[in-house]
Amino acid sequence: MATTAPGRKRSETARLAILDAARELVAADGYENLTIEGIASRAGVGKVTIYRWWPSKGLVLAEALLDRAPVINTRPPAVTGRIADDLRNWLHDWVRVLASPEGSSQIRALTSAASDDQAVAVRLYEAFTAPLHTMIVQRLGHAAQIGEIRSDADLESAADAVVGSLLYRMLTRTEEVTTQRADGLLDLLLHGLTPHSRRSEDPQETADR
Amino acid sequence: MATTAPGRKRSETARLAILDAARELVAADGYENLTIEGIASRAGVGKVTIYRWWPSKGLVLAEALLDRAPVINTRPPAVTGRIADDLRNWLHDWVRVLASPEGSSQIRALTSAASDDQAVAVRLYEAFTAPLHTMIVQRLGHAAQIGEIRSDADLESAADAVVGSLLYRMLTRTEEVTTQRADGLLDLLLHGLTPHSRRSEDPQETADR
Amino acid sequence: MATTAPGRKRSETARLAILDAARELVAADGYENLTIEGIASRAGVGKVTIYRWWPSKGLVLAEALLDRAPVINTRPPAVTGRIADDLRNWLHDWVRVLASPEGSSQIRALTSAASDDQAVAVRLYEAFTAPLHTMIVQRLGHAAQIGEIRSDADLESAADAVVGSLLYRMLTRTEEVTTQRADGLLDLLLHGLTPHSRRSEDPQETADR
Amino acid sequence: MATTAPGRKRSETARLAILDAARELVAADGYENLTIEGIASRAGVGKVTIYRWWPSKGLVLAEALLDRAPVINTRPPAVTGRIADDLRNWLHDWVRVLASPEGSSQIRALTSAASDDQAVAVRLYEAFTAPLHTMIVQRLGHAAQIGEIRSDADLESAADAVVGSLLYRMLTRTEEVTTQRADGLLDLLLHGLTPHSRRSEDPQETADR
DNA sequence: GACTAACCGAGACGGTACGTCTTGTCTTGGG
DNA sequence: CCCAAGACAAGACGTACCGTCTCGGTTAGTC
Repeated sequence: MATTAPGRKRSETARLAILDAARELVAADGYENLTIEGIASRAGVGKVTIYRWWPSKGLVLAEALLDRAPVINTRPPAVTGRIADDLRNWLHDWVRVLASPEGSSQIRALTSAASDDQAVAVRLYEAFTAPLHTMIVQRLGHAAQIGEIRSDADLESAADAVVGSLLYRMLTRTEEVTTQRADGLLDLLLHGLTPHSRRSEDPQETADR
Repeated sequence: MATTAPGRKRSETARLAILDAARELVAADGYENLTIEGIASRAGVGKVTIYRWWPSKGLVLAEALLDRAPVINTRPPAVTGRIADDLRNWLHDWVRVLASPEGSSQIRALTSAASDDQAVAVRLYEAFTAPLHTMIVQRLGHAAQIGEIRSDADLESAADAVVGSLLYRMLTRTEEVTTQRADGLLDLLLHGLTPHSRRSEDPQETADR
Repeated sequence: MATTAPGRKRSETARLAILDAARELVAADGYENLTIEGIASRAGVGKVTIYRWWPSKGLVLAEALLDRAPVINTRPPAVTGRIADDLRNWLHDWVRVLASPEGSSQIRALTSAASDDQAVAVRLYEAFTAPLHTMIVQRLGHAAQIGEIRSDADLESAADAVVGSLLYRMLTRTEEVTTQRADGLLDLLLHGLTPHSRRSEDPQETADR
Repeated sequence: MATTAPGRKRSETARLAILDAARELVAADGYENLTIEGIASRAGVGKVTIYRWWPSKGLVLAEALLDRAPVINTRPPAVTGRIADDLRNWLHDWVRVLASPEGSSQIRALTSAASDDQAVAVRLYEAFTAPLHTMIVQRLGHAAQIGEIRSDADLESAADAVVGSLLYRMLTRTEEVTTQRADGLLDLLLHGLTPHSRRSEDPQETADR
């Protein structure tokens, strides 16, 4: 039993050539000008080999960029000291990525791909947005545990604000993503997250809720 | 001088038929399946009439949706009472739009169009993102003036957070755009925006900046 | 009434370029290596322009060769003297065509095309085989009328024999299509077609029919 | 010495499965739709097994049809009595084959195959056309020996006429092959082949040659 | 009232890319 | 060394749109 599948094995060479070609072409021409024929031709591969293993152009790109792009830094924020310092450092790293040609073009390409292919959207969320979101929530959760920030705040919304303001700005690509903006946002959020014991006499935003 | 140009006038009938066709087709099939031929055919119009008046497919859609879509509500928040109430009401209206099939599909289509056409990106920013952003900044500015919130905060970043977190979430997870989420964000931001006189003993987020 | 069809007219330039390209390519590579892409490319034409006007590759070729190939000589036999001389001259012309590289390759290509496309078979019959057949029948009919050959013979069968033996031989053994062969056939047929008055005492081939 | 070759022996099962599959598929879909992949798949055989033993698709078909098709009757005409009767009976058998769906489709397929593969053309000639031709020449030769027909006629041309008129008509497949036509041809040829002693006063077809 | 300029619909044009099919070769594991 | 399975590079298939270019025909002014 458990007889191995017959036939020739999938070529790892071809697989890597395809992913490399996709990454290079999207960097050069953008997602809108990426074609299966172009990828196949640059990779020295038959089109069928792409169609055999990937259901859509977008998912080729997703695999090419999400699994293998060092520029998309997804390390979590450090836990070296105060929450403000750790998040600021981490955000500055991200701003650097988003402001760089490679980083912005890669994320923009993935977003374009996601917007016309639901499967890419799912992959992008699972491999990029969700981890990013979770890292922030976890770092804030740690701060909450040690009393650095208040423990009853909606950390999910805080992470939304961080992720959304950076990425939506980059996607609409009409204004630069800057460290100043990131610092302003962080300042604001940490004000809102400071332990509320000191602020209980302020009723206006929570009274009627 | 200033002689009026000779020749037949642009057909308003054709213009409206094109915009209607674009809106209907994008609603039915999505931006990725929108074609100039499809629009021309449905509008009963020659392709040249589209190419004559619009430089790209995306800008046809931008005109069809941005200028004529009642569902994309762009009224500013009211100034009827406390900032928390006014913003909450306004945000709830927006959540309704973003969670609706029409609203989300229209904004998603515009974002797709923007992501492969810089001109659409500019139009989308000018006609949608920027006004939205400005409304929030202005309402917060008013609150700051009357001392309802602290006056030294970065209101631009606050507006970024509101716009970005709602829209980025809608783009990636429409089903999770909820009023609870919006309330959580608002709660957090208003905490961060309360007058800081009471919080000056807390150095950590501003000390080294 | 009788409003003319709207839209751009068919391009005669494109039509001729396609037919020329088809003729050149089939001469160079044979019917089996003829492709629509190849024709389009050599003619400097879009594939759709071919698909728009011809239902199949074979019919492009049929039009290219049947309507425009001077090498396929379809003039009828002259009526200058004795039937034997006129048919012999005419057959020698045909042998020249069938033994030439152009003539044989063109007819061979058409026959290949006919064998995988019924519509080509019909065209080939109507434009080539049938006229050929008719010419022979008519020349023999004239001879029968003036008493040069017997009047009760099956001229259709005679024409079949002429056309079939030349063409079938060319299809299978081009190198053996010779004037000697044609002369042998003609000799035989004219023996069979001489007035039968002199032969009535020979019963064997007609007795039991 | 004479050591037997090492390794596994050729599978007769596979060979027969391939030939059967080829025959069935060509009967069902015609030569133009016959593919190596289709044969391999129906025969339950790897494509390589076909490529290993046959140099081309056409030769698979040639082997499948020429060596194993009972419908292609290649028995020589009997020598039971008068040449007219023997040839007429034999021709009627052939007309039956050519008018039948199996016979005509098989010969048509072989001719198609021959027209894009010179090796098939050679095989078809050797195994089909040449034997047919030879049989006719031999039967006529026997009749000439016993004085039934004239001995100085070009029997090769007579055989050409018989083979060519039947097969060319079938190949262009626009008109039926009928026994009447065959009888007409035979009648004509035997007239032309009757001993010329009775006709020596007729100079016109041989005088000037 | 004709002229002229710009509009309009229809639709053919040269192209690019699509996703599929088949070709002939190569690779794998088993007989 | 054979075999079935099946991956591979190549390249043609027929289709969909692209953006451009006629083609008649329709509105407007301006002479």
